[in-house]
Amino acid sequence: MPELPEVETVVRALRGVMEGARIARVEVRRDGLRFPFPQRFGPRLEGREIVRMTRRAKYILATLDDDATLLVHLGMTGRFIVEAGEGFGAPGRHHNEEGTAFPHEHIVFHLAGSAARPNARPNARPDASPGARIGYIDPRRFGIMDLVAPGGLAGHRLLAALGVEALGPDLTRAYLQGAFAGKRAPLKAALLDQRIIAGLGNIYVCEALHRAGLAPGRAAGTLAGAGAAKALDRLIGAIVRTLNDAIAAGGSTLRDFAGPNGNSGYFQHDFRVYGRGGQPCPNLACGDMIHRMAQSGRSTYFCPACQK
DNA sequence: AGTAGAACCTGAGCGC
DNA sequence: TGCGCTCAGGTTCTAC
Repeated sequence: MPELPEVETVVRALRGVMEGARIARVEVRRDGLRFPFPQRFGPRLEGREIVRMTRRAKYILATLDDDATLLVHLGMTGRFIVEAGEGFGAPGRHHNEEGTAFPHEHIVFHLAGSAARPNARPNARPDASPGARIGYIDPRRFGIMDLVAPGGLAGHRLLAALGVEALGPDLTRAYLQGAFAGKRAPLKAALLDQRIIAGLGNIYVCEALHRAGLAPGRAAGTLAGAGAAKALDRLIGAIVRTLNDAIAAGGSTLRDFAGPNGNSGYFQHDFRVYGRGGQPCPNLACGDMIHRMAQSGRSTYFCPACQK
C-alpha cells in the first residue's frame, strides 16, 4: 500500500502508538530488505524514545530522542501491524497456531509499557499502547529500513534527490513549468519521477490525469508553455484533490491490505480509471470506455475521449 | 540526455 | 488439483 496517501495513513496510525513511546526490544529476523540493515540496527534502536513521526514523500521518518532517525519505505508490499500490549489481538492475523511469526514478518518493535514512559510528550496517549507490539510485514521485501545519524537526514542519498512534496507549498505552476520545459517524456512518466514531484505513484497519477483531463501520453513539455498555464493549474489542482480525497478515505486497499489498526482504506471505491479498463468513463457526458495501455512497463488507465 | 526494459522478490488470479 | 503465465501500490541499474 505504498503511495503518498497510504503512507500518510500509516504514519497517522503509528503516530498515536509510537510517538512518545520507548522502544524496549527489537527483533531483527533477517539481514535486510531491499538493502541490508545498518550495523547493530536493533541494539541501536533499543532504549530510544520515538519523539516524532513524520512523512517525506513515501518515506516514514521516526525521529528518536538521540536525534537519529529511523527511515522506512514500504516498497510495494510493506505494512505495519500494531497489537496492543494485552496479549495478541486479532488472533491468526500474523501468528499461526504455534505462535510463531508470519513468514514475512521481518522486524518486530516491542514498545515499553506506558509506566516506563515518564517522558511521554503531552500529545501522546499514555494508556494507548501498553507494551504495544509493532510488526513489519513485507513479502516482496522491496521495502527499506535505515537508521540515519543526527544531522544526516537532509543529505541522505534516498531523500536528497526527491523533488517537491506533492502536497507541499512548492508544487506550483512556475515550478512545473521549469521542470517540464523541453521534456519529451510522457506526462505519466514525468509525474511518476520522484525527482520532480515526490509522493505520486501509479494509481494516483492515473486518477489525477483523468480528473485534469490530460492524456498520459502527452509530452510533458507541452504543458510548460504559457499557453498551457490553465491546463497546468488543472493538473496541480487534480493532484492535490486526488491525494487529499484519498487520505480522507484512509488510502486505497488493494487485495488484502489492512492498515496498522486493522482498518482498510476505501478510496479504491472512488477510482475513476485505475483498474477499470473496459468500463465506461465516469464522466456521464462522455460515453467512451476506459482504456488500458503500458507505459514504461506499468499499466496506465485513461479515457481517450476526456483526456487530451 | 533521456528513455525503455530488466531486475529485485513473492503471491494472487486466471486459463487450460 | 496443478501448472504456467501475467500482473501487482516502487525504485534502481543497464542497455540502447
